Amino acid sequence: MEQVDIFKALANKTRLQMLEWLKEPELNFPGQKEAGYEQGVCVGQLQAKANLTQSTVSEYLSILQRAGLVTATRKGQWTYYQRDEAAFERLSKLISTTL
Amino acid sequence: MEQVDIFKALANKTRLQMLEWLKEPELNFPGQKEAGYEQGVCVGQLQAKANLTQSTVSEYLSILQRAGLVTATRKGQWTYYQRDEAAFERLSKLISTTL
DNA sequence: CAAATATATCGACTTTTCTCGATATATAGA
DNA sequence: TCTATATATCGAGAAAAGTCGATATATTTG
Repeated sequence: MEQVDIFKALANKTRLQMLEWLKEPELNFPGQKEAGYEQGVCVGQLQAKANLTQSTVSEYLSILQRAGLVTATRKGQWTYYQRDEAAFERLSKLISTTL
Repeated sequence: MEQVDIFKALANKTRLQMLEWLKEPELNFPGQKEAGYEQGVCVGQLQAKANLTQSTVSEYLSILQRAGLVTATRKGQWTYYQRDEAAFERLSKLISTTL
């Protein structure tokens, strides 16, 4: 994945919002309390908040994952997504230095 | 202009490259020596390097300008574009904090 | 194994972006 | 003022992204 693909992944309002939601899972996804938040948030919870179809949300998460901004963890029938904070730090540094 | 428009402006390989070129004008645009580099680089110089039509390069620069990443200065028949380094710093901070 | 649930993938259609050539506008100089 | 040059804008066609519904795949549970 190249730099430009990271920016393409970020060039969408809904995907930006999903990333912001994932910053505070407990706050933004109270419906997932029993499963915990260590692995991240499952697709269904994100879909409910995003107000888009399941297929679109799944596709968006896949785009964010391919860009390296989130990681996915399969746990039973659920896939949990969480931010890769190190990736954001790298991107931040890249913008203030290389770019 | 919203955050997402900044990322849209960055979501293009040629535009990213133009921004990198503009980091070192003297090095990347030796053809403009007589005009100096204080105001930035003119459209024609960027077009020659980008290998795209004049209209496309003009449009791309306009996109970068609307996103606040570059500033334009008209000087005679030329328009000089230069990076707004403060904007990149703000973006860098935004990514490491808010986003 | 069958049914139920969660997620992923596929195909199609719509909207946006890319990119060009043609043309308009602005400025400089004869 | 006429011409040349630089840049901006317009209109159009091609390519990419957005978005959906339908379907496929995985996993759990009866």
